[in-house]
Amino acid sequence: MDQFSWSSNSYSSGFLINSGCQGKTRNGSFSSSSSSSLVLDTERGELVEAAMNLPRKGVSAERNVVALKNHSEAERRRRARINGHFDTLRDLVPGAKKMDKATLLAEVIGHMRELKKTAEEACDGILIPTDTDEVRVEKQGDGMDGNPCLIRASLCCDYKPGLLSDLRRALDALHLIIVKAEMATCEGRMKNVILVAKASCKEWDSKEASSSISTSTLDQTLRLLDMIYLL
Amino acid sequence: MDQFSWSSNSYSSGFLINSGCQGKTRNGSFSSSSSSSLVLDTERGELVEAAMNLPRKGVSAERNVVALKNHSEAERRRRARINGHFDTLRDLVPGAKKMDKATLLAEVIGHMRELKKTAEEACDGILIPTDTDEVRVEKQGDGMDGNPCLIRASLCCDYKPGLLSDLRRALDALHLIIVKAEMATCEGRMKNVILVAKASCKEWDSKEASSSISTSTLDQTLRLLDMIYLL
DNA sequence: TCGGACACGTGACCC
DNA sequence: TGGGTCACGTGTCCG
Repeated sequence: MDQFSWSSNSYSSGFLINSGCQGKTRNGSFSSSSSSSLVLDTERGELVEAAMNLPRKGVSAERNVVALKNHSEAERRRRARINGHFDTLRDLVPGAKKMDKATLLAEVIGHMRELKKTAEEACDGILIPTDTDEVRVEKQGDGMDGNPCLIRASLCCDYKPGLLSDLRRALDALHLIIVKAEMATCEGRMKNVILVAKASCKEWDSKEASSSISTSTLDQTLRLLDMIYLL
Repeated sequence: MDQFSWSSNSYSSGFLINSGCQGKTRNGSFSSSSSSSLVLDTERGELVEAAMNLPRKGVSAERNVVALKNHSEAERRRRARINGHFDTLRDLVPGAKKMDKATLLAEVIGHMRELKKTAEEACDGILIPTDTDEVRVEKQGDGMDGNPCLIRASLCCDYKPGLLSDLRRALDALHLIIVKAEMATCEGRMKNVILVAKASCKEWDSKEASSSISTSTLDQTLRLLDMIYLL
């Protein structure tokens, strides 16, 4: 005999709400309810007795119908809201039309990280001449693998005319060439970020590059300039 | 009599699969299947006869059990993937711990737009001294509402020493003050973006501001400088 | 046929 | 208590 028959819960209106969704609790356990259906427990791979949709006694059936209707409609609105945001993300990310939700999110994460990095690099390098004086010198390239040994120096201080030409003279005295320079002034302050390398650095090997010009030498030079022009 | 009883579909194993989810078709219509359950149609607000989970005849029940199990597990993995991305987004966006999925996505969209704008502004203003010469002058503020009438001028050309001091002299002759300046040099090229305003501009009204110094005057000045130093 | 992606309705949970 | 969010399992479509 392979047929099942049973009686369902009764309602005054005679309607049956046949839920079937499994009703697993938020923390993972199954909810215990009082009645009468078989449902697949995917964790155990078995069919188990599961709860039906059980409106409390004393609540009218139509009340439950409208509640259920409101519920599912609210859920539908929620889904629509989320999916709308997914769509706007889809045409915000360059090539992400017709892209999977998961991969779209991954792409968004990548773009966010990238944009955040470049944005703060831009701010760091140029945008804000801060109110606090600052001299910073650090190696950029290591001189290995044929890469030139680059030094990045940033200077933030009050702006004084002639500072830049003096800086250039000082760098010439150190036989350094400016590979790249960025400068910003705002409200009497200036921030200057330069990338310097030894002239004809291609003929060096890495030992010479790292020994003959130390970052501390450049650092002292910049500090001296800084002191002079802050007087 | 308010009880229902019926016989379910039969399987050789004697197992019953009780689906209950409504099974609406992707394009909105309901799928027609062959059997025996009442389900809430939220669009009509009625209870309608709905499909049961119907494995085709001739397919063994355990085969369906494992298929269903695989299905729900795959869906769970998919959800986990998406939610994992949601979590990384949550701690990528500054204050978005414990934030709603929808509002989180909205926040992400806002940050993406913001970051994208600032990133391209940074590139536009400073980062790339392009290979093509360029002179551009445009009004920044409109001089209304007490805001000073600001003019943004950008100049991209070969770098020549002394260009900046000449530029300053030219601006002084026009009685303009540099509110903000950004300059970048790279490989013998330079890009210079300045924001200028009329000295003591606060005493102006908007008509004077817009008439006494036109953007074209500044444009001509910059072009002249450009011509001189490109010689 | 199989698996991935999606929308759906529902139970649990929180305020 | 309602209203809202979330996770779940399922039906459906598609490659």
